Amino acid sequence: MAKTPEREEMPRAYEPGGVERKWYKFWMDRGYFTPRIDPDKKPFVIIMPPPNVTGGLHVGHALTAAIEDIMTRWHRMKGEPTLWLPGFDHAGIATQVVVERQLAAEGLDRYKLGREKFQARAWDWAQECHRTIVEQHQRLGISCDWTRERFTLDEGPSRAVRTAFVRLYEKGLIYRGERIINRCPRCATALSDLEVDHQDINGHLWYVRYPLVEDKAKSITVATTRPETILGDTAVAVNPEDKRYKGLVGKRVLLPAVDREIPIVADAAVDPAFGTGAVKITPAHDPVDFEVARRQDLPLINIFNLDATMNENAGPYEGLDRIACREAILADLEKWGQLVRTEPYSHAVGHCHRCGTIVEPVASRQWFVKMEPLAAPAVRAVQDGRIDILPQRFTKVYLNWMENIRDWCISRQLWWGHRIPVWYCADCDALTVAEETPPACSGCGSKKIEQDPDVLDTWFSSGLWPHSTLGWPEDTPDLRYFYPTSVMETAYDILFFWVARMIMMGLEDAGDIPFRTVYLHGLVRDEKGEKMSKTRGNVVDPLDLMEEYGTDALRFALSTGTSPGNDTKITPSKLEAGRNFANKLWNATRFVVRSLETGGQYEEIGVQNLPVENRWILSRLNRTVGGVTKLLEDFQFGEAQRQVHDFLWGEYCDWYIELAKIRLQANDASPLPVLAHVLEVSLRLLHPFMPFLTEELWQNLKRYLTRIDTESIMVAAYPAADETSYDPAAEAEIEDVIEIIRSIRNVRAQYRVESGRWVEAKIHTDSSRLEAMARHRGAVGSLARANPVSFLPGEPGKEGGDNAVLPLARATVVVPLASLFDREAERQRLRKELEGVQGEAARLEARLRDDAFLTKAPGAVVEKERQKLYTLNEKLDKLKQQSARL
RNA sequence: GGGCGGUUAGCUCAGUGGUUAGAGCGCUUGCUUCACACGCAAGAGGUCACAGGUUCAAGUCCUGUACCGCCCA
Repeated sequence: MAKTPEREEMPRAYEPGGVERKWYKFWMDRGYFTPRIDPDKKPFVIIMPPPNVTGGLHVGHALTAAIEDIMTRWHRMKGEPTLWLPGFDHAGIATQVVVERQLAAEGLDRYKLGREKFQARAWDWAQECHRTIVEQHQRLGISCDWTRERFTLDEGPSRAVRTAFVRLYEKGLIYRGERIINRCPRCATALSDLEVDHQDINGHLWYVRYPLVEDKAKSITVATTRPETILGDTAVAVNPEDKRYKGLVGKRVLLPAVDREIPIVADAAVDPAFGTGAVKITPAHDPVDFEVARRQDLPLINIFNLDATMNENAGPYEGLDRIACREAILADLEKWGQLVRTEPYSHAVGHCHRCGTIVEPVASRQWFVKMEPLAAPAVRAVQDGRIDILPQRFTKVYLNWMENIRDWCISRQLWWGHRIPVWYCADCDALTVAEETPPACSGCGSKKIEQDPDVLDTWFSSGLWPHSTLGWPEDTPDLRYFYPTSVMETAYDILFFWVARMIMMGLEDAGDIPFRTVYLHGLVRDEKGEKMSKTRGNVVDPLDLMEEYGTDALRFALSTGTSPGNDTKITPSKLEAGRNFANKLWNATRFVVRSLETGGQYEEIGVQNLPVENRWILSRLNRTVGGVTKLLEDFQFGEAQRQVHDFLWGEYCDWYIELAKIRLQANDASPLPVLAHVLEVSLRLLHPFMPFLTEELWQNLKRYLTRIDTESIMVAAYPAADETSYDPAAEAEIEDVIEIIRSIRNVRAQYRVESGRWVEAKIHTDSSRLEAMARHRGAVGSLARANPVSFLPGEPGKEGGDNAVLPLARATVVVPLASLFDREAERQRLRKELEGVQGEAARLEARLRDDAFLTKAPGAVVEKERQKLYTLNEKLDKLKQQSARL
């Protein structure tokens, strides 16, 4: 006969798949993720760092999601209106790189496609990624409010971008100017300083002689790591204090290859210790040289096309790629005798953050944000404690960056992103900067205006995210209620990209800090400790891991026992530990539920006359609740999880359930309320960390707990520590019992007592404790398999050598050896084993005396045999000791 | 060049001045004990990188050194 669903027995092992889908749908259907605005309550708010639509999520995102879900679920269970707002980032340059790679695979490029069709392709891709990411996030069980989901290119956030731009422009904090920027030749766009990764490259320092115009026999030698930029030199500079070159300042030299005359100038920026102390000045391609040129009033000569091939200013080298040009010019200099010497030289070279191509510093006309006025309030917000950065050490990193901030290049020559809201006029020089497309030039009224073709740096829109997602620039109920948000949680590697800019822009636009706390977690690395990246090919899809181990196991593995801001590795063994823990809890619950089924009715836990083990576990439970709560308040999620784990496994399962079994088997139902209560509270304690498992188990348990009328654990109250349950006396007493049981088990193992055999135990303890201890006769007997067990006052007397005497903290246990084994049988067993070992040792010794073996066998084999003999001899010693004891 | 972090069991890592420094995995031994072999029980395994200092007390605080990693320039 088929069983009804609710009476179906729990399977022997936890099967996560179906459970997870069932409960996620349940939570969604009930609308638990959407907060109710309650003006009387302070909300808890996290704005999710939006994943890029460049592909699926990796395990790093899974960690982010897990930590944010822990906080969100915890605060929700505490009864706070809780908003976790999910989103997606168009990730201009990164997405464009991905789509361009797809095009390349089809033999296309974006120019062949044109701007509109390219954008359509990018939209298609973004939507596909969006689907994947939503599915991944939902499988992760995260409780974010999907009704408030935002995409950076949505109308709202886009409008916020335009508004912010116009306001900053009107305040003079956004300007257009010619500066040295980093250009990625592959992406064909300008980059900000942050988007350039510096890597040390083992290159060379080339010493090149520039002859003096007035006397070709004389010359000055400069050292350079980039000989191809000679073509763009407009001066040679020396330090004004450098006596070696005093007489040369003001004279002119002849530039090799292009035969241009350039001056020798004196500038304090030159380091006399570098190379020869004389340096070439290439103002269009080096930030330091750019500044020198400004001071010295030198011209700029740009020698590169946009794709980093040489332009018409490179003379004979026009059309060559920058690498080929370097080879050619070095060969020519060598030929002309102007290459004085070459030395190896290690120096940092900038690479594109997104595609890895070596970037080219180049003077270029771009849009910039003037940062100092924005940084000052952002520095103050952290210094005066309105914003906390955790772990605290990152405060210094933040302040150091903020205090040395440089203007931010925000224009990108990309086709995917927020178009710069600036229109240029064909008939006059006026710029029209407006939130909406203007009908005519603001200067002359001409209709011949055209919008700037560039888009804004993606991170410009990211900086607005905490307020733009809530409706800014509109004064919405969401913005009023949820801003400033509570926590910005993200990985430390985007402290500057994200957090710093959000603080600046939030203060500027919304007039208040964007969040009270910044919590930075570490990076997830692979088994070898390497950063995961698509180019390394070591990215792991969290879906695969969830499929194999279960979502809760993945979440457990990612964060348990980790500490804030430190990197973690994800390994199969950690995932297994998570899965095993889930299964352990599953089975503990299975045991409790089964006991409840047969245990009949019971009411509330009686406060009076609770057996000591009940008082013990309640005390331990409440201490755990207290500890975990404190840790959560301190953002110590890894340690909090570890403590819940240790309590449930090491105390509740290992000891309380085992102790309870003794009474249950004697048809005493008294432990049932406590078994159920402690488990129920623990499940709520664990819920933010392992949401699916705890919901499933809690629902199973709930059927037997009549007092619970909440329909889901995720909206049940988070446990609060009841300090009146703390019971040091009960804790001490049970600790003593555990110690006694362990000592007997230990002696059993030492003497290799068969597991079925009963041993005798005499427990000596202070007479004041004797009566209490004697009540645990059943526990000691059952859990240590001891019988008879007697309790005696005081210390044991001298009873001869036939006892194992085990001194403990507050007791002494005496186990008569005679009860451990049949003495004659044991003698025979030992004798047999001794003979065997001796025989083998003798064979090995003989072998190791054999010259033929020693000289002809490989060393490793000989070594192995020696090891074997050593081990055998050790074993032999032990056996001899043992038989002597008999 | 400046800054930050790390160095703790074979491996991966916790450890927020206070008993005898912990966990997971691995290893050894014994258990198909009626919740769980994704388990139970017992065990071995540590110069807390090194050198000084502060303290009644230091893995923990201070100074320095070495090595590894990261960030900024």
